[in-house]
Amino acid sequence: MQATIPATHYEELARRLTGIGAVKRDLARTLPPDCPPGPAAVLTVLDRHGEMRLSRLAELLAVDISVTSRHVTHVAEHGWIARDADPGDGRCRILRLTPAGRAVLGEITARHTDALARALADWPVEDVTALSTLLGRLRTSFSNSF
Amino acid sequence: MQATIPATHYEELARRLTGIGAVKRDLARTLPPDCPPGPAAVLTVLDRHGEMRLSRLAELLAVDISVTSRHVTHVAEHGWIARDADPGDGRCRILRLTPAGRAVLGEITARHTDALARALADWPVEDVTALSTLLGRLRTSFSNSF
DNA sequence: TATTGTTATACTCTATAACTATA
DNA sequence: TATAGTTATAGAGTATAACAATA
Repeated sequence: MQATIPATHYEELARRLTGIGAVKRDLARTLPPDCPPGPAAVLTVLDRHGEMRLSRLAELLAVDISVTSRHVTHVAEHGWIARDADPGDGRCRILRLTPAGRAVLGEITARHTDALARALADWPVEDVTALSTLLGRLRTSFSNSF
Repeated sequence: MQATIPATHYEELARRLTGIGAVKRDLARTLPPDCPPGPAAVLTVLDRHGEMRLSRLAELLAVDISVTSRHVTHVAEHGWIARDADPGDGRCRILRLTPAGRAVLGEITARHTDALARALADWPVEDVTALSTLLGRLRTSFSNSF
């Protein structure tokens, strides 16, 4: 049991989350022109979690399956993922990163890392990791309440 | 002088920032249908920083002035802001929240607060404030490096 | 001539709904 | 009949470029 948190703290957090849009736009501008944010997120999740079906991918991305379908089409047309038949279910295909996909993702990751390293050059490592941890928990807490 | 921060920490942070999109979408869904996120941000900034010209607003929002212009038109057409002539410069108008605008913003803030309070019900207050602080610093660090 | 702001255009993200194919 | 995925459509965010009005 804990004391009630003042509403002002939540208002402040909501404002800060809105402001983070600017950071996300800056990071998005570092992406290669043929890999916008949606497709880039597809590559990231497949790299982190391994091969999977479309429905699972949409769930991890927390966007509608129709949106995920278009982003997957994009990365498949660029040869960055393979869509193998699912032996157990003819309706599904198994999505898997190709070497080319891994290469593009490496380039994307490098650009993101460069941008963050430049922007956060004067941050102590503890603050970087603390922010990562708290953002991870925020995402989890929201997934469980919506 | 500090030790170099491993690139993996930045990669992790970039992934977490991408994931926060899901949280922002959830919060956006709580907005009233006649006040989408862009216009809502306009109201928030005018409430926080007081009356200002369009160019200043666009700067604070960190979006192009053309985008801000459309969002301002939206909130003005709903009567949520007034656009008074700038006595010193005929090209500009001074943007200012109206009582109706303050009322809408109050409703928006309440919905955001409710959503966050529900999602973060089990968070200690220190973590909520720490996340706010770090997000604020992240925004500042980016503004200064892009 | 330079600056402030508006508008047209284009691209991306997202969700809903209708549809196809398979279970 | 139910489920996985695709596609059409619509609404929102954003940036670039062309433009109008004023400094």
